[in-house]
Amino acid sequence: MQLKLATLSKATATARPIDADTCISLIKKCHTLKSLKTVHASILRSHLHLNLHFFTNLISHYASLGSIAYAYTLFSYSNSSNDAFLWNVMLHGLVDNAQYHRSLLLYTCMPHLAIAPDNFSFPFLLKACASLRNPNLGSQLHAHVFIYGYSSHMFVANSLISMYAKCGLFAVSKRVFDKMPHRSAVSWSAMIGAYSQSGFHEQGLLLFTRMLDEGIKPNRASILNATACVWRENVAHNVFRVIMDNGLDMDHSVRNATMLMFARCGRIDIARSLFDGFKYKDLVCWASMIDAYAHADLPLKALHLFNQMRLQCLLPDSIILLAVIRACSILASLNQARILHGVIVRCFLESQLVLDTAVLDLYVKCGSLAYARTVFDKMKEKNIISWSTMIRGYGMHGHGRVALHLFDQMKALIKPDHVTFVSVLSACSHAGLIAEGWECFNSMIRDFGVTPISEHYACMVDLLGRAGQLNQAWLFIQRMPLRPDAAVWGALLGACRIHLNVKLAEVATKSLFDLDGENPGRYVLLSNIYASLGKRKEANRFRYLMKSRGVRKIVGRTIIEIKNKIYTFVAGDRSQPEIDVIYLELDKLMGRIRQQGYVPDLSFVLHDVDGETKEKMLYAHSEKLAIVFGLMNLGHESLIRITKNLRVCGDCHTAIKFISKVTGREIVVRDAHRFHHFMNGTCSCGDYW
DNA sequence: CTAGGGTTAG
Repeated sequence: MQLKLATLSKATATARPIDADTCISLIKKCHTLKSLKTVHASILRSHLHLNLHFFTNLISHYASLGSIAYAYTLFSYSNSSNDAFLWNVMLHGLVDNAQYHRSLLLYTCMPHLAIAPDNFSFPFLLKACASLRNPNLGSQLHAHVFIYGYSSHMFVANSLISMYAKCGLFAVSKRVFDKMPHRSAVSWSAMIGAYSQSGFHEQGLLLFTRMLDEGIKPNRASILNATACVWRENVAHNVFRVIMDNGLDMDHSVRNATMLMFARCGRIDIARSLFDGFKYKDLVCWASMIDAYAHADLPLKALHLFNQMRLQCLLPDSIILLAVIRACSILASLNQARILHGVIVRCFLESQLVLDTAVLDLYVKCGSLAYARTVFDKMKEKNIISWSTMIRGYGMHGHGRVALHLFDQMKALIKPDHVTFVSVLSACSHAGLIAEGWECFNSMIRDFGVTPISEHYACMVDLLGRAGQLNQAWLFIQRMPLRPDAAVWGALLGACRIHLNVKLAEVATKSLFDLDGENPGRYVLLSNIYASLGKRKEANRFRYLMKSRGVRKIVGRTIIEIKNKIYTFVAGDRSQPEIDVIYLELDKLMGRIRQQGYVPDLSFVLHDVDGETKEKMLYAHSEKLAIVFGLMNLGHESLIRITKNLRVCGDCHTAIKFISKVTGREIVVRDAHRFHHFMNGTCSCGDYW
């Protein structure tokens, strides 16, 4: 570089003419913003006549080095030429630097100078619309494309396909694709991507097959898009064969997509062996594998892999950390959360806001509102997501009033969105704040212009139903302007379980089996209702129905962490080393709480066995086993935290209240929906869950 | 100077 500069200054000093082309080649050799600025300054001092070609090169180079401000300034100074070329270069720079609004604004200036956009302009502009997810602007541009006569131009049409897909107008993507006179591999891959983004996975695969049948060689992007459509193992193997046949198995992005594909199909083992086989692993590769473990509900494996990565002195990026946070929140271990938080702070990464919010959510999910609040209060900036997370946190822990108070503070600063309202409504529901819930529901339309969607209606049904206003809930559903979905009926069914209303439960179930017949929880709930009312025959009928439809019950698991080790219990567990002692202690504890008035609720055992066996089966529920194990192994002063993957069983809930009383211990239970803080014989949920 | 992509908080 120094040498080049020397040549330049020598040339200018000796008045030896150097032309613009020499300058351009000098510019192209600059790989940093600093060197580019130096060269630029020297060129300016040489008083050369600088042509359009030089300007466009400089602008595009400044833009590619990330200095959009310099590029833009240069563009506004370059007073030559009403050629679209220069404008296209500027549009390119803006779009590449995520200045989408600005690029579209620039486009609106073009007609004033009678500059016509060309086949180069439209792909940039359409990409801007796609990134902004603005279908209205996109459609307007499409009209312009038509007027200017570029609708069958390959590049433009390809851009249209992906723009419409990203904006959620899948049908239009398809129409553009079908109308194309010629298609390249990019057109096919864009269309496969459109299918995958719109959730039409089978059709995406079909198109991929058609593409292969037509003899078009799959490229990287079409493979990537096709893998995203794969959810079945046999298909995964087929696509893998195509990847190998086309020699794309060494490509980094294809390799990562392949791993994710197998992981998605339930073959996390294949994903791992691919991962282990990669000689060079980039950060995305680690992120994919860690995330795959988190999604496969294998948080410990995810954390272990993360630690292995750190041992190799690789600095994690924010995406990896987010995946690890996801894994950690499944685990719900406060210790692990503390350790991870330490790691994150020491990474000094950008995107603080995103990471802080994720950590905040992690603490909420690990049951520590105190730590969550500290993170929240220390955040330099907060956005709608951080506020909603904190509000939801208070809601999950049953602090409805605090959630509402926070919501009031938030409203003064940021306009809440539909997710915020879900958080607030569920906070009201978990705390039994009916009047407040109604007020919130009414104000979301009236004061904030947020139109309720099914989630909000489900929250309201939940709120009314839990409070025992089942008829109100039923009326509310009937008056809904939307078609009630599984979430709404599920809320009603849940309320029917609490208040033992068979009639409405049957109504809800009828709709649920059509909408969500694969969900085992529905069958179990209904069966529970019948069992509680002593209608054993009916209860069994639904258990058989579930079996005959091939719906598999999810096994209830409870985890507890002791001295940095995670222990998992399932009902009737015999796999732990000290299991005999645990059962012995359990018997003793059950005896103690029975003296205090605990009566086992046998309706929670659905198997057709005699009373004594039922009682034994209840005792062996994973929640109780984990708590006894915790009592045995944790110090007397520490509170006991357990996490269950399903909702906590009603009998266990009662038992834990008694246990907290007789042992004088605080017990925190996280279940699939919320937190229960047990102390002195009561639970923070007020038996309201 | 163009289009297609793996990971991105509630």
